[in-house]
Amino acid sequence: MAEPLTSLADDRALLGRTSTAERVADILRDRIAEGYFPPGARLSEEGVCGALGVSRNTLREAFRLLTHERLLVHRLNRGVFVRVLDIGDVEDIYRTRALVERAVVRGLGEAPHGLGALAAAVREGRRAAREDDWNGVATANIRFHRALVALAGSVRTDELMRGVLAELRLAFHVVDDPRRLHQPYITRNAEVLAALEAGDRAAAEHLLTDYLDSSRRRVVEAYRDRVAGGGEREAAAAAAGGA
Amino acid sequence: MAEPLTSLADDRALLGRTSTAERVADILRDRIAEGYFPPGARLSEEGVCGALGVSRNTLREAFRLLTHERLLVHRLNRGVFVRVLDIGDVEDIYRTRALVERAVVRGLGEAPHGLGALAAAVREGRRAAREDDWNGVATANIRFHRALVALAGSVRTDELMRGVLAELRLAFHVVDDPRRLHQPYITRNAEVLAALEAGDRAAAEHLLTDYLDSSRRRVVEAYRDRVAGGGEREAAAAAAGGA
DNA sequence: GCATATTTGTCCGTATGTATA
DNA sequence: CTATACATACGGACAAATATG
Repeated sequence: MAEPLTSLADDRALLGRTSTAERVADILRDRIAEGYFPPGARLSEEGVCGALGVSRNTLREAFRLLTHERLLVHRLNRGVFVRVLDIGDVEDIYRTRALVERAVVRGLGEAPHGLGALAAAVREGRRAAREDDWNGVATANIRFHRALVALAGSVRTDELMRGVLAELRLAFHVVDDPRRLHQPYITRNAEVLAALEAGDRAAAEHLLTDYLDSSRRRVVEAYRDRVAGGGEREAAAAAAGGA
Repeated sequence: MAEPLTSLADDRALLGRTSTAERVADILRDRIAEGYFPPGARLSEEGVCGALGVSRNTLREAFRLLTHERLLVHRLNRGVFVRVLDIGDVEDIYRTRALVERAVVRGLGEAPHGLGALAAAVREGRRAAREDDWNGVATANIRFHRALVALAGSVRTDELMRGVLAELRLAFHVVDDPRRLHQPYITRNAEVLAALEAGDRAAAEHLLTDYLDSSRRRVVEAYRDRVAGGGEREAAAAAAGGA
């Protein structure tokens, strides 16, 4: 559990660029994104702090960072837990995505620059799908939409969507059957890209609208099944967290 | 300097609701918004921590919160400073505002609910203007646009704009002649509101587009004058921060 | 319902590295 | 180049709250 990092202190001594807390936050953020720490899991201060070899004060700063990114929740005197989104969160995320992503497409010029990053994300998604790596497909899909938003050229909008899409990943981990969740959207991304390359912004916006609506419905539906049928540990933690 | 708060420890013991760091962050956020800590000012750990009667670790957590809100900048091994926006930041803020606010108006229904909050902000702006309280006018203008974004009904979008508009306030403090900066937009807000009340979203979006373009130009122009002519302490800090 | 053990919240003191005078 | 000041990170301490038996 602790072996993946050689020595945090060494890295700090060598590079010295970023603070230790930020490095710890990076590690935990990756762990959460890949599902190693699933939604609802509790991150014990002593446990993580011993595994990573940092002091409690440093770890708490890392927790603060991730809490502000909405990836962790902090319950007073209870500790920190990986966030469990409810359906309201999921719908708010898709509301924000529709608002921003459609506005970005609408505001593009005739021949926008930077479409290469979108094409690369599509290729990456296809490659991951061939290897049955549905987590990788999810990553590629998210990268596609981040690249799309980046076309607007606003660092603040980029950061908003980075956070929102990282949150959405939490919802993905709650849902079973990741293939059914992610596979259809590889082709849809390619269609949006093709419309943009053809300079047809109206078509791209229409495709994107349908895309987001379909994706939202699928996630919400899977969420409902999970809560109704499963009653797993995560669902229980979600209920406890909501109270 | 320290007297406005009776006792932070008492509040904590009595309420116990929010953490001490959040309360400290609230205080500092207000100080920055009102211009008590102007852009470029350095917040010494020892100074603030002594004035507020909290420990270094607690204060550092508050600094973390405000740094993530982009109100403070953290220079490694140098300390924290009130952020000094450059012209690129101002333009990015207005780019984000145009993207989001126009998308919100476009996405509204025929007879949107919650226009009362916008009307209240307009009234508040007029009242402040009568009292020559241009800081109050700025607050009212910001409140108007936050209420406008709130019509979209997305907490994530709300939070984005809350942060972006708080940042914009930093730019306002750099600019002299606040009256010239804020007064014209009281009427413009009223015009946008009237268009929305009439159900004319297209007109509202057009007014809003002109509004944001005008406001952006005015802030950027004042910024340029400030850097070229003034050479004040803030400008020097800005130059040092940019390097 | 009660007592115990675990965990968190907060704060202190110190050693180390960095930037500035 | 040296010296000072400051931020970073660590480890430990105690009180308070929670969970467990």
